[in-house]
Amino acid sequence: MALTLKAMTYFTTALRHGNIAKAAAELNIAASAISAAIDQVEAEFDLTLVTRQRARGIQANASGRAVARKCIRLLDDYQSLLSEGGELKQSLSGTLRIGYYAPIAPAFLPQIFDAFLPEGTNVTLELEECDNDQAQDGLMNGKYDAILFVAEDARPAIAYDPLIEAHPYCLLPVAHPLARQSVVSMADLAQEPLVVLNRPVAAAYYDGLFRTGARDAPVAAYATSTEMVRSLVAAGRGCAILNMCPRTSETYSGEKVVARPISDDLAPLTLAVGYDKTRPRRSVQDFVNACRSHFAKSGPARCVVGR
Amino acid sequence: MALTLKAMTYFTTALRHGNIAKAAAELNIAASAISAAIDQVEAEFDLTLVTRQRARGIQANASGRAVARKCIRLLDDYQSLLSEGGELKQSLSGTLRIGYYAPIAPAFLPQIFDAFLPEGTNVTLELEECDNDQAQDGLMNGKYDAILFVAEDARPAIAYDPLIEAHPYCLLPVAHPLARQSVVSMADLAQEPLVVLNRPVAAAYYDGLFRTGARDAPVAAYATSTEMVRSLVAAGRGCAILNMCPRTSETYSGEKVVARPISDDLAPLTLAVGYDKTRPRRSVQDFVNACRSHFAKSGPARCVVGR
DNA sequence: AAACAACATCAGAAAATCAGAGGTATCGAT
DNA sequence: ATCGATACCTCTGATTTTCTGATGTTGTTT
Repeated sequence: MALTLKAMTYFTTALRHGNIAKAAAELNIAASAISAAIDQVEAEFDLTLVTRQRARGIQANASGRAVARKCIRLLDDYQSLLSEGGELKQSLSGTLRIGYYAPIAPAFLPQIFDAFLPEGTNVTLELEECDNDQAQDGLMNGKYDAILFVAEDARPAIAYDPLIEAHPYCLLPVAHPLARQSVVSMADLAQEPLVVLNRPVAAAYYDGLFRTGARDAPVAAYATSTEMVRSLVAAGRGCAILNMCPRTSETYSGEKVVARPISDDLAPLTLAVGYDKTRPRRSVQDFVNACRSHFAKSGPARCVVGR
Repeated sequence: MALTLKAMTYFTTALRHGNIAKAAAELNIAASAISAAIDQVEAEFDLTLVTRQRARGIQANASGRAVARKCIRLLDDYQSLLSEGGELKQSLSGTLRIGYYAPIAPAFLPQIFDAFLPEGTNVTLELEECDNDQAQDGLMNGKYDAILFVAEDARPAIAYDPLIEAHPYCLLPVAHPLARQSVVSMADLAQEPLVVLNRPVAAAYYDGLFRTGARDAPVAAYATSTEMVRSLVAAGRGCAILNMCPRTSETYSGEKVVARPISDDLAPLTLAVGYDKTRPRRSVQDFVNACRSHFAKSGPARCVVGR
């Protein structure tokens, strides 16, 4: 690897000028460095490529010109490698891979994408629903560019921006008596059968919520998907406590549910976006920014139920 | 130019192994060098390309794999540049450009080419007739790979191998009285009209030859080509003194000439092959060798007239 | 002959590279 | 839970490479 890109650059520049001194001036280095580079190239091929005529500059012979052509080609390829690499960082094109532990992400993610992906950008989205740990694994090993996850369960190595604190709320069938209240309390719920979202982080969280308040009624159902929880609630199976909520009150089953804030001071869950903060690709950074500004606004698009 | 070929090599090797230590072993360098190279590549693109998981090696993310692909491509191109360069030196293919100041070169060059160019080699010959100075210029500035020229007029910078000493001989019409002698002397020629080859080096040389011996007869003709001299001689215009001679006694005019050695001790001209001795391409070296062995043999193929 | 232009060479300085030691995180087995 | 193996990171000093600037040489031009 004696023939470095630098040597090739010097070599081709010198040939282009036909003059070592001029090349040195252009490259802002000493002429001797150019001369040495030419020596290197010749040594590498063990060929005389250039005739050096004192007081008349240098001139490449046929072999020299052939080598120079190839070198120029390689340097061009190198430049395009660099700029393509730059585009990897700069451009919005490419693939944006997002893992999310946020079952109601469909409620807001499309809107976020709309905000930072103008029409015509050819970004391919890869969206993968997963649990909090998988998301963090995926972020660390490069599977995901960014993750939406619950910050309370964040590992120290994960860099993230909090997006929103989602306080738990109560999901009720429309016909439920509590639905007539604008706010419900944990005490209100003590008698209610519950439909519990049984997902890694969520299960422990809900468990924590109820450890304080006494529970009389049994758990009516465990479900591993948010929509199942919602549909069970809509069908009157019980109430549920959730943190984020879609923008529709209608469930897959066609029936409706009602969301009511909880008056008790319960620990919220923080939705956060995790990503590589040290060197984010532009599209990743844009996505993060879009997430932040999305949740910075108030309104139903934030998918939380305020007290 | 922070991203060197070396760094790319280390980077791609590390990714291929998914393991810095293994890559270091393969490349016979310290692991820290690999790690530094990866840092360099990432810094160059200002992107995280690799996730380093202690005790589990390294893993490229999508960007890393993309960059690696491009790097591998570039390194391949680099390798082929090197090997093509090697072929420039090694192979017999390519172009062999020869300038010659030897008007009778057609008498022997084809035979020389036969000797070192086996059938099927795709060497393109570029043969250019020129004068001694042009030949040397062309050799120095890379226009010619090798030159056939007169060594007496060689510049110090030109490296050459003498091929043959060509003593002057006398060219006579077949019907000329002197043609009956097996040898002629300068004195014999003093009375004869001369046909003089009027070419840069030759003119001075012949001038020198006659400065010593007295000349009575005028110069019958000056001609700038050997064949014209021969034809003029054949036509009886006069005699000529030349150094090398073709293998035919017939001239373009269809008439014949006779060559006779000169008994006087006159300075010969040395036919030499000039070339770049420091780094000859293989085909050039082969050509030179073929020239030497051609003129090392005795016989009419040497194109001289012996006493 | 003198002035000028341009490459060659060399020594020392600056920079890059590398090896090796020591440290730390992770995983798996005990 | 602890220990050992693995594998990456960081730091330091040595080595190698590269560069500069001065000086020398050569060839051209006036």
